[in-house]
Amino acid sequence: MRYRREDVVDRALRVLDDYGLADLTMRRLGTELGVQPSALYHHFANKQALLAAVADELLARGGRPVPPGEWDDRARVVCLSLRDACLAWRDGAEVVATARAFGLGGLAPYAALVDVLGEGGLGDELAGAAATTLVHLVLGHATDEQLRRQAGSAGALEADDLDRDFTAEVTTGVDLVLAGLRARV
Amino acid sequence: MRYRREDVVDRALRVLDDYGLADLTMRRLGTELGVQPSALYHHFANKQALLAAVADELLARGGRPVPPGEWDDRARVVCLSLRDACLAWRDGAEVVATARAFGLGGLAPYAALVDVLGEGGLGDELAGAAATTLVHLVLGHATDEQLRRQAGSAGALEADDLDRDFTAEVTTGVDLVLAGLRARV
DNA sequence: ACCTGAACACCGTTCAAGT
DNA sequence: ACCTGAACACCGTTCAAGT
Repeated sequence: MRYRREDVVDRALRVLDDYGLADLTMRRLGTELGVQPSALYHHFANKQALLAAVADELLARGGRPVPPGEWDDRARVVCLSLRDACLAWRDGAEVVATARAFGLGGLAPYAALVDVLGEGGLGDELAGAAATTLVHLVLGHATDEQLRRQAGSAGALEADDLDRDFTAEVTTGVDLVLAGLRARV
Repeated sequence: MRYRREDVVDRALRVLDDYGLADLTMRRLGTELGVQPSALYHHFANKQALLAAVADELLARGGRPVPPGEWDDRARVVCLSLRDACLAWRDGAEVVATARAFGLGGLAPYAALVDVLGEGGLGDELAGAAATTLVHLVLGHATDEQLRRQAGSAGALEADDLDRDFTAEVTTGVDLVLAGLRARV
């Protein structure tokens, strides 16, 4: 069987969702495709590059249009759709955060936020700082949520930790930042 | 040579600072201590537990007192001292974020923030959401900063990325959240 | 209480060679 | 262009046994 780069990414996304990030190894992905692990290096320079492509694909599939309206409402939609895209895949938030950290992928939501905040009349510097802040808090929160649910289903955590309303909490965080921004416009 | 748990943590912290998180392996730490890797499992159930202890020790050593004053100023000090503690060690932010994610360590800054915000008269729910937000944005930002500096020194990134003033940016983020909170008090 | 020795079941990556 | 086969240099963890 011969594959193209996009076939490999597609399969990686399925392996991610079925087995989790820890089991998304080059060797397992190779096995899943019926191919030697070394064959993957024809399509990607290394595992980081693969993960970056997976992060971008995951975000692209989870993307939804940002409706017209006030800049702060639009920013909130970008944040919550970033969160939804991540939560739609097992360990999605961690994949995006990792790719972002290495500077190789997952940059679209940051760019979208900078745009929206710029439209709102914020200066470049403030828009950049605010976009970074929002991305970090959304990804950090989503990573926590996904890891905690896993730990919970493995019986390692108290029910208390899962009873919190994750959506309400991250929305509160986003709204605090947006309120801070409104005071500066 | 026979070691106690705290000796192992101390040595792990030095390995972390000298070689980075990727090279802080059970095998290397064993070698560094002149001991078989399996000996470490007498002191820690697994690598995650070791990393949690390393995170807590790193935070304890970087701790500084929070001076009296307004609640928002005190919250800012907690945030910036969390950042400083992380930045004082190679890959410090990632270690703390990982330990936190697994719910095994690095929880002190969150608790400190909840306390300070509670003193400020915020309700429990809002204080919790705000503390989570602040911890995520500080750790996310510090992780990015440390990984980017590494990538930069490896010549993989543009100078642009390093020229940004990281301190100013994270301070702006923290201040946006605090401004949002002030409006609710 | 703390450690050894040996094993188990894995990793990412490289590279010459094949089609 | 895409893949094989084999190798290199590693991982975390377990466990019976030693002192």
